[in-house]
Amino acid sequence: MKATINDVAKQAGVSIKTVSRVINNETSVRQLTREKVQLAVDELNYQPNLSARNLAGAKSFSVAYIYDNPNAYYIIDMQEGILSACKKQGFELLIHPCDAKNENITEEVVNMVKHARIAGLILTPPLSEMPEFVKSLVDLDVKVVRIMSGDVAPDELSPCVMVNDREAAQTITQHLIDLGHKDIAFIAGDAKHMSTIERYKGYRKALKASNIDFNKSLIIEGDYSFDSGVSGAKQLMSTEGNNTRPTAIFSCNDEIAAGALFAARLMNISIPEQLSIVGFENSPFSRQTWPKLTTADQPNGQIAEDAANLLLSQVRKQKNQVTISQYVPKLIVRDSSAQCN
Amino acid sequence: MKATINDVAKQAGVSIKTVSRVINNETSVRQLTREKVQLAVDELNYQPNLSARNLAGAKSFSVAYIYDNPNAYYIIDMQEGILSACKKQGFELLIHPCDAKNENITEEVVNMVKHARIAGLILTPPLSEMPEFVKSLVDLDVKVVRIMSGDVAPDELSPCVMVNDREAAQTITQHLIDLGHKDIAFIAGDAKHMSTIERYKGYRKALKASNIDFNKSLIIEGDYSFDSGVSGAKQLMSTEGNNTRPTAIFSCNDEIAAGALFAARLMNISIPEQLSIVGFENSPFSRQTWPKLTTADQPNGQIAEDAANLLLSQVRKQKNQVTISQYVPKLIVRDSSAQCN
DNA sequence: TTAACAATTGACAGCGCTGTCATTTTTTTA
DNA sequence: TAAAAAAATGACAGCGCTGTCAATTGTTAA
Repeated sequence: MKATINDVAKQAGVSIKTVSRVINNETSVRQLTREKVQLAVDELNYQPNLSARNLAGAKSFSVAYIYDNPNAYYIIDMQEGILSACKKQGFELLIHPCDAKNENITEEVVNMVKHARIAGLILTPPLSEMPEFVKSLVDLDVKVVRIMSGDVAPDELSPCVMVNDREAAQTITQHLIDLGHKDIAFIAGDAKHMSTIERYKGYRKALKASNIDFNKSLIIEGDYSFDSGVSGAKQLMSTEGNNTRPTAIFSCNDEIAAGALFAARLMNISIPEQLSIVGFENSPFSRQTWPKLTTADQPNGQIAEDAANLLLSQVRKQKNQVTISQYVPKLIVRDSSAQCN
Repeated sequence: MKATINDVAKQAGVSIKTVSRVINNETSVRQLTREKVQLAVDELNYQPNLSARNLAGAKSFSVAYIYDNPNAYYIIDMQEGILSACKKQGFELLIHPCDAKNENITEEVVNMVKHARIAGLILTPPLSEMPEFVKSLVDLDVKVVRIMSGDVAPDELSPCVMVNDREAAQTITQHLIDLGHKDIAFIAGDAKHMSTIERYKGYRKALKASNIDFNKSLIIEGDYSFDSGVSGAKQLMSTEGNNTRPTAIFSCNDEIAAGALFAARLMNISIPEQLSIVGFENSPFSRQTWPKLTTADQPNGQIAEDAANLLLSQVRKQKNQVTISQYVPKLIVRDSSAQCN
């Protein structure tokens, strides 16, 4: 049957307390003893019992991933990344989906954290972008790590893993500029999401860097949906009115881009010959359109694993690892963008 | 601070063992006592500590959802449905993604079940369709519930929640027949998946019921991907060769249908005027195409919750709930199917 | 009415581990 | 070389609960 700490202690010829010290990486164990114990651990393939640990100890070995589901692909990637880190470090992961728009969300999560004795939390947008909510959690005795859009953490509430959407958006806009485009439209995502704001900033920055005049009529409000891509592109490419027709569209995510692509087809505009369209996120969508989308890729699994490791090192009170990591989504050039003619 | 069983016992004026009996719904507690305890539980908002339960008891209060990720939307829906049931019954859910193609998968999962002392497992396709794998798990002391495609369970290994793809496929094919279509093509999903086989059977059954001759050239092999939809539709609609051009295409899922839709556009075939295309699954894809897809919807969250409840009642050894449920995906008529002319 | 039985309840050990504190061993200092 | 200080180790309680079994109470039959 499964080996317990007693078996290891017996095999190593030490007390269970010493075994406990070794598996918890505590100081005050002689090197020789440590090795003896480690050997026994390996031989017996011993793995500490999480329930016992959680019950006995002051600290907990559970962390939770709280999410509001904006995008199933994103969530799954995040979840699997976090899970992978937790598994490696012998932590348990609780999954807690919730609704960011729900008024009682703070209370709900606080209760959950208290009841399950959770040591740490990982938050992704939009939850990570709700300061009040984050504040309430930090005020409990729970570590928090947020994954957010931006280049630097917006506050000191918790460590963050930043995704530099701004820089990526600048790069992707620059890509369009390099192809000779000047009239580049921007179809925004939800205005409340930091990522939309950041991507917009990057877009503006790229224009400015190339001395391209900003044209407000090329900015369309959207909401990260396929539909907003369709209507946005229709509006932009309509021949009525006196607006400038863009030669390229920067869509705030791939869904919008897919919608724009579709609208273009309806209007008999060929992509990328007559119009370049780029997306953002490198979601499966971007490979399931024709032509395939030029987009920006972010390694979500890796970001998640990174965030989880950051959280776990906090929880274990190892050196206050203040290494705030930053990721910059990477331009992926596919077939939906081409030279402007 | 959090109330423990001791607090409840004190408040109710009974021993902790009696409290334990009440919260575990055991017999041999007088009605009056039960009510007294329940009152104290409610007043103190007592919730049993999972770690303590798992540690002390012979039985475990953890179940796991093992999945191989074929489709993020599906997984998320399932996960949330299962989670909801577990929460209600005070069970903990462990999430375990894995790779069905991995050779050591059985060993991996068996180890995990043993180590985490898991009481029950929920399996979805493709894992639920791997008899050897399921057998190995059932042979452990762990309850299993499978979600599968079909009308009746294929074996006695475990209770199943069946999704009757066959009947749904028949209905959706019948829908096309009712619209006057006779040359109805079928683009298959992965041939290894039961769902593909079932949907194919339903398709054949509908044809037969209406005395429509089966035309093998209208069957295309696919793999549940957008690309296979594109190439399948191209092949079907090509004017070269001497094959019959279908007036309708039954796609084995929405992704295939989206691909077919796209191919049709490329070939200047207007949907649904010249060609009807139907999907299956009612995934977000189906609403993000133009025209929107006629498809079949399955209530994944509900199916999952059902499966979880079935599992939990097994685990708790409540009446051997042999109620095997069956779901039939429901036809959703949208804009991609129309009268044949 | 009382013995015999069944139903109900409780005392207590122990699940596997960590925290506290006492004990032993080693190292340093005088 | 011995005393003092520091490091390493262990004994033991107890986390919150369940399982076992004994004690108590209630119920039925004689």
